[in-house]
Amino acid sequence: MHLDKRQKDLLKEIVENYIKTVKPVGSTSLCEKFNCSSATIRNEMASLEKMGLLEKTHLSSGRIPSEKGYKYYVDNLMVPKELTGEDILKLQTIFQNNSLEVNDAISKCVEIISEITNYTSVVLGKSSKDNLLRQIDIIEIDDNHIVALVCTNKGIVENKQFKIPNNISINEIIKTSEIINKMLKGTPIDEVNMRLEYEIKPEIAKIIKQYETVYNIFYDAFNDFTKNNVVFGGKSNILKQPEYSNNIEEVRRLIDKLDDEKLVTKIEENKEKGINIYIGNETEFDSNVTIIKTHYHLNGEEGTIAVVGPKRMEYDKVVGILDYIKKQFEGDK
Amino acid sequence: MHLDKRQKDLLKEIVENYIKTVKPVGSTSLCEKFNCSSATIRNEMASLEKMGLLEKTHLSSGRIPSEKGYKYYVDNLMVPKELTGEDILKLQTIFQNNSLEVNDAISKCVEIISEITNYTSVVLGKSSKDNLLRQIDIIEIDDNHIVALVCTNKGIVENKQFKIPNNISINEIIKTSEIINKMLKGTPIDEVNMRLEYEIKPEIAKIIKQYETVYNIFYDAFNDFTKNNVVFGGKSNILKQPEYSNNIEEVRRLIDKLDDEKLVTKIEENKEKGINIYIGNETEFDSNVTIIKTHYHLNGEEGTIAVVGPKRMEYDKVVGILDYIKKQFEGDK
DNA sequence: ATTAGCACACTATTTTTTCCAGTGCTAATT
DNA sequence: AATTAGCACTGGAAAAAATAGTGTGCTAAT
Repeated sequence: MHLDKRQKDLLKEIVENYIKTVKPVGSTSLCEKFNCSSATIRNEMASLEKMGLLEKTHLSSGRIPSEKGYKYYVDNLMVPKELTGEDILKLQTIFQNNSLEVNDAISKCVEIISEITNYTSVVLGKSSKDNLLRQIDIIEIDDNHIVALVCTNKGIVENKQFKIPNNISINEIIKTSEIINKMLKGTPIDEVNMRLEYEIKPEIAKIIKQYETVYNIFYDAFNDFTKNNVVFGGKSNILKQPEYSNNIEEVRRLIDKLDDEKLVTKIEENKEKGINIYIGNETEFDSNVTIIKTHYHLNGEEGTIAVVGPKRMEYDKVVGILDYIKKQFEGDK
Repeated sequence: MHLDKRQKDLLKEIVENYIKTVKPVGSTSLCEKFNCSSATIRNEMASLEKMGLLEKTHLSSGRIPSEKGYKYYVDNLMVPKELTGEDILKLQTIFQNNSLEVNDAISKCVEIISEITNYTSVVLGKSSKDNLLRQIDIIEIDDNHIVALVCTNKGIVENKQFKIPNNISINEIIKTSEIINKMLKGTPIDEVNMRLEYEIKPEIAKIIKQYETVYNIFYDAFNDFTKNNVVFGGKSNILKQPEYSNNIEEVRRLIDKLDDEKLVTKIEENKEKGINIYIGNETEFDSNVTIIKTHYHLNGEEGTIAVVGPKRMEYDKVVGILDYIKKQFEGDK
């Protein structure tokens, strides 16, 4: 598929125009820009439509970009937008606060991205893969309650409170924690629960009667780690998109999807390099949205930042922002 | 203001009818139930309107309850609804899981409440008042990073990672933590930051040059504690309410309000006994909603569970559920 | 290759019409 | 005194009709 210069310009113009106005673009409105008559534009439009890059909403409407059209646009025509000074200022407040914890920094990022773009954004993070078990501590609260504290070499700490079952003594729990510390220190966090079952369980079975119950407590404590950490920004921004303002059902469908952790986690799959754009059906999330995402590494933690919006997302702006953030992260190393 | 039996029945009928149908209630539809003609009903309606308990949406419409009408209804006419077996079953999964941490249990509660009621619900919790500082630990991650671990006598643990500023040594931080442990152990958590400033700061000023910077690290670590813990359930349920299905602006206004932490925290003020109902302007939150809330104490933690919905909320059902949950909590002590 | 011209398609908006569920009031009835 | 039948009237919702506007595709001319 080959487009000549004018066709490219035309497609670019139509995509950007539609993104801005959310109205099908008619031929007359483009005459001036292209120094030709509407009929000429119409001819070109017709051929772009034949190529599957444009669509009509009805027989005699103006054109809107098709999924393929958006795709062509982002792959060949779009120029990422530079951030405005104002936007940079907003983001600086994060990057300049040096003592901010990585997680906090990222959460703030998402918030600001949503503020700037007016779309919903999300971080999927704390991939625990590179974290190694450092130690597990047991803190006694009272006769019936303990807190299990799990700490990794990278400083991620999880804590979980437990009610001690009647038939278990605190000593048995502490004993077990010591065994775990001795045998599993340095184990990748996501392998701990496996080794817990195959190495620790048999071990404590020798000395503790109710070993199953004790095992379960530790299993739960570690299990929190493998849970994905998901932080949203600007969920209600969906409501700001004009395509939904008359379609509350659609909004609900979308919000429910965003609430479905399993589905959202899918966004993180395929950790490709750079900034990736998935349009409509490519998203595996919802055929009516576009997802722009990038994977980040920062001080040993990694994750994905994604922006979710309508297919007529302001691609250039969003890519510009993610680009900027990515660079800041990498420079920060 | 005194209503006779029939007027009470009529008001109750109208309120419950309107809650169900979201349509103004006309006189004819009630004839059968009251064994009289529509004219009679109209007369009674007129006097209820004169008392300010009913309203019309336009000159010749049926009646809807006024704010005062709802109020009268919940105070005098409503009978809390028993939970269905199905609903009880759902809630049992929480109460029967004994090893569940309080916070987790409450969060689950909120989720289920929203599922059952189709309204938005929220817990405001972890009032740190009764928590006393037990100890603060510093874990070294690498040369530049530490984790500060704050633990209270009730087993609430907060951790916060810090990048160590260049001009500070880890030793200085550890030294400070020891001083804090010695001097402030047993201090109510919400007083710690005050004492930190007046007692610890002068103390470390003697031995640490950059004492301000060190002070700030600890200040931040404790500060997380005083933040309110807010967990929502079913935020998108707002979209299910028919009054909003044609009014996306209103939905956005509401969701934004729910996102405003300051405003939401207001819900917790006035910790009265029992189950409290605030209708419209009484809420201090939004004149178009009703908030039903109750305060809970559970294993030393306390907080507020609230259900937020339209003024035509299913009062009997919501009160029934909160009642049930409250009883379970109290029985669980 | 471009353009003017024209018939035709579809939407959106406004206006008009029609219908209906409701009310309040009065006078009659119980 | 309380209830009811009867009736004129109101406001809104839904359907139908009228109108205007934006756009297309095609043909023939440039």
